[in-house]
Amino acid sequence: MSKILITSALPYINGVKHLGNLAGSMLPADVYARAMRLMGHEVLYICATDEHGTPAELAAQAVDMDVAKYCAQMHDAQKQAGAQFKLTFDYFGRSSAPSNHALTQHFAHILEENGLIEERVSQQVYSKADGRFLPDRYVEGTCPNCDFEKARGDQCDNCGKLLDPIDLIYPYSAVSGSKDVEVRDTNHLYLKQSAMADDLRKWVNAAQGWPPLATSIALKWLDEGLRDRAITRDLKWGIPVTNKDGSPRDGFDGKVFYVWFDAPIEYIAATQDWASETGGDWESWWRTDKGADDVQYVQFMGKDNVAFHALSFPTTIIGSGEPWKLVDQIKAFNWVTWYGGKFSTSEKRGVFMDQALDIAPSDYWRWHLIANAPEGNDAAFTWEEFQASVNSDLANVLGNFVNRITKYCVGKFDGKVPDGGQAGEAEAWLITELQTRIPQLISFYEAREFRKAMAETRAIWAAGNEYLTQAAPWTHYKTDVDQAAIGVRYGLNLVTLFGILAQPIIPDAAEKILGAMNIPELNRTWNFGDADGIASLVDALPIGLEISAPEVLFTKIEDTDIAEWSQRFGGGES
RNA sequence: GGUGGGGUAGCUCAGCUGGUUAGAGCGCAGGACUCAUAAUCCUGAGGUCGUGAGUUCAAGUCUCACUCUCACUACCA
Repeated sequence: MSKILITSALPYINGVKHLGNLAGSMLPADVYARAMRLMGHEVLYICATDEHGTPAELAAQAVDMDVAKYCAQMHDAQKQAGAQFKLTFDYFGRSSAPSNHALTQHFAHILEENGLIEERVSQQVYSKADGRFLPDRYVEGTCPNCDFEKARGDQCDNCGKLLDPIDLIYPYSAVSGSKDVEVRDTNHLYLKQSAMADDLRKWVNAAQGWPPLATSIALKWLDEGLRDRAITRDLKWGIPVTNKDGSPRDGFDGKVFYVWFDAPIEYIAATQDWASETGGDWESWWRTDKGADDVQYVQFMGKDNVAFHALSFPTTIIGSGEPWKLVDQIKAFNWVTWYGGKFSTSEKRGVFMDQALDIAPSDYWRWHLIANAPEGNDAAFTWEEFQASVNSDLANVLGNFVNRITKYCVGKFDGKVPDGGQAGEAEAWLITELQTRIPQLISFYEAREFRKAMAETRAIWAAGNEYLTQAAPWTHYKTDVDQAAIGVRYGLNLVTLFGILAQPIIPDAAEKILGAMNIPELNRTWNFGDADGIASLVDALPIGLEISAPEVLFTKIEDTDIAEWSQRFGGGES
């Protein structure tokens, strides 16, 4: 047994997340956390909302709300959406929490003492009408390259050229439309990532168990030459910049820390909050001098977050010179794409977590999204694929298997696990199948290879159907009830095994299956043991145990549903 | 523009350090079975692995060029 710390990239506060966010960090992290718990590891799964920054302020402003209230409301909405998707966070915190304020200040002070933070002056566009500095992409104007009139300050959407907002012709504020904008000097704190580049490169090169995506992005940034990064912004909403005694820092009035500085620190702060709520020991997860040296720390995130987790946050951690736990494995995902493009909150493209649950249960989404996780590539979401996953994998292969054998047992064997029968070829085949597939399944989970783990899970379910075809208890029943009994008994044991294996992925269905089979909690873990242990799984249920046939586990998705959803969500348009 | 991915059966994707007839699921065709959610099981058809050249006894796998596509490009997060 080992200690496994799991964090999922913090979902940003400005709205309920879409399925791409779910599929690319929170869901796989949850599946992994659940599987590791079942294997007997001590798991702590931490997540939180990322609440600071310009988009939060503007989103609150758009609905005429105080930003703190807006964030509190959205935090609750996201927490609820997570709970409805059965995400088993041990703690779901907030980056605006007092603990994170304190810890962020701590890191800033110690990094400055260590010479890794310095003040520099840069130029930024200020909008008088809005009374605020504008991040580059909130300045629009005419592109100096192609004359496109709505070019963003960071990049022109028309010609694709990278821009500096200062170069825009006729610049205006994208927030208010005001043309009363000017360039002003502004001082900021910079994190000297460049000073850490050699250490980071050594660390990245030595990293084990990262997908190529994570390593290649990290090395790309290092190869291009790691630049120092501003870690403060001209904003009101955020963690203010203070001196060590808590007094305001000179010249940093109206400035706060950049979200990407404080958000990863929230992983630690949320653990502190978890500890104070539960009586847990946060230091044993984060301080290598207090027991965290044997923690395995895995971070889940989309590819856009890799640079921050593989370079910036480690700069904070290593640069502090304090014994903080550094991430061991970064599991990075590509995007789920939506009919050729990205899911987009602003353009309302795609399906959002709350809407998804209006049209299908969480199990359906969990299975489809994890079985088609964007691991190696961007993964295309289509309604047809979703329908096929649910109908074929869940309803036909798993659901129907559970249904056919439990109903048969109820009908012919009084709903009790029957005794009798001789194990033969079919049983031997089944055992061999499980002896090769279950260890493979475990190793896919341990390696966080989710698509492969799901394919293996499906193959195990299919093996159940194949076994029943070979054993054909309904044929034997006519001449030899005992021989029918063994097929039914093994089938029921398989139902139980399938339920146990399904727990991390489709927890609701797993619960229904294991409940119908009357399996106590204690017997639902993943302690399969060696080959003999696996062989014993097929005949583990006590003879005479009463079982019931669960209600239909998965309702099929009809073509008419697909047509309706495509219409409603705009998918399937060409 | 620069950098990094990717382009493999109708669809969604596997193919590790180059090595016999390129794989899976879905879909499709045929057959079997009848316990079951018209479910399941078996068999089969389908690919000159983006294009062109090169290295090699041997290339989906390595090199170069080209092409298409996605992402990143540091003040969106």
